[in-house]
Amino acid sequence: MNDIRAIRGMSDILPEETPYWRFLEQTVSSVLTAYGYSEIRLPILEKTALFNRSIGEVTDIVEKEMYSFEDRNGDSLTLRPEGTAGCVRAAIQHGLLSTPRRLWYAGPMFRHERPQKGRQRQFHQIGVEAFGVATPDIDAEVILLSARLWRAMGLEPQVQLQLNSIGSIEARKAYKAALTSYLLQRETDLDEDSQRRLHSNPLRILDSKNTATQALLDDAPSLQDYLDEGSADDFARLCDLLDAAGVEYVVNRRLVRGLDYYNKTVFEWVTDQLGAQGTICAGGRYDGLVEQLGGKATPAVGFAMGMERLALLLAEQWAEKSSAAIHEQPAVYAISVGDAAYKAALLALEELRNKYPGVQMVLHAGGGSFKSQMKKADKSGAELALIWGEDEVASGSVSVKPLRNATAQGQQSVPLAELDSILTTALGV
RNA sequence: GUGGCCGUAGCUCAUCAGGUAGAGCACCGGAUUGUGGCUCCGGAGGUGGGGGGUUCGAGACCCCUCGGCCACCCCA
Repeated sequence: MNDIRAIRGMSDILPEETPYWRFLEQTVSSVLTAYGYSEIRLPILEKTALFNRSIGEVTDIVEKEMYSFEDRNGDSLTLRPEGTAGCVRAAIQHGLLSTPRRLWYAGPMFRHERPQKGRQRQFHQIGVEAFGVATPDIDAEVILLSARLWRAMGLEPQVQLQLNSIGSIEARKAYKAALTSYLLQRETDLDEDSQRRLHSNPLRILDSKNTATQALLDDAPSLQDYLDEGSADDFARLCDLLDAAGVEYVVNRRLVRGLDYYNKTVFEWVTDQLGAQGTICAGGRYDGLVEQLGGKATPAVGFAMGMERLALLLAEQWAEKSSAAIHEQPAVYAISVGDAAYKAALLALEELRNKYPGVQMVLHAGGGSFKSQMKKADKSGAELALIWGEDEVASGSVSVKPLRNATAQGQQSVPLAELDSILTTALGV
């Protein structure tokens, strides 16, 4: 095996997978446009301090997962581990926040984790951020919008919306203290990971997968009881709006976020089809972040979805479809033998591409016998083979041979001038 | 970062008390003169992930390392 390989966790997206990706990107783009969101394109590299200040100093992402290094000027830079921080930075820097602003972006993110299903070191997210609206109607909008995405992707039956409010910063602080004090008395009953979290990020214990720990939490103080009035009211309003819009959801009082900047509404779209990495989309409100990063205080809500995970779901969903429906195949495959014939084919295909923009027409390259070229034509999946040889050149014609359609008539010789109309009917274009 | 399983041709796999590797698919060529899909014949393709050790001899045993998958962790 060659030792020049892709870096661990940074996988190539191969030609057979790219149709899923393109479908996802096109669907997202059109749905977001329909809701009035504008695309913003952001650098992959940012100053390390941006992420330290936004994601939270004590999160695993910042502590042990970021790709950080010094550039030639000695500045500490980091490959972005998520998109929100950079988006907020750009919005502040370019004065985009003087009025409510709806933005989205897409691209690769980097975290040094152990790769597994649905988790790569270079992974891709599409993020959606709505700035400048403090009321829960905008929370409902981004959730509605995400629900529409799954519908448009045909993934609606496989996903479920989980919802919670983690309250204001102050309310969460008070709750965190209460929870910590409750759990400290039972520290030895906690699993090892949760004991560690108790001192770093106690709220993460709430979504522990350890059943004993979960049982211990049954009698723990509930986040719900610590919500400030504003958060509780907003959450009720959000639920009301979702009910009115017919969006189904499950309130999960133990749903929390891994990043520090969230407050109030948090939500996750989850699936049970992807093993351990079942969250395909997650987000929430982050009213303090803009100010924290040096902008004018601006409320905000947003979410990000994981493209790899969505692509996995789509691939499963489409598994029964024929490969022809998924993969682009040529309409025509042109072959020729002899120099004059090749030139005739070349010119004819250029003409045809002028006439039918976007229709895939492959001109055989690399020479070979008629037989070997016909094999290539067949393998390509093309509907028609166009054949040029000495006879065709001499008579100014081309042989058109249907390769798929059993009901079509056989090969026919067509004057070049009539090729247009033959193709129009044969291909239905 | 931790753990389990795994690593033989492009792909899916086989072989074997340890005696320097095979199949199917894919690829290339041929089976009458300019023509595919089926069939038949032939060909090419592997330093058995890499390195070390045990042995007369290792793909097969041991160690290390790299990589893959899944889970923990983390999180989209």
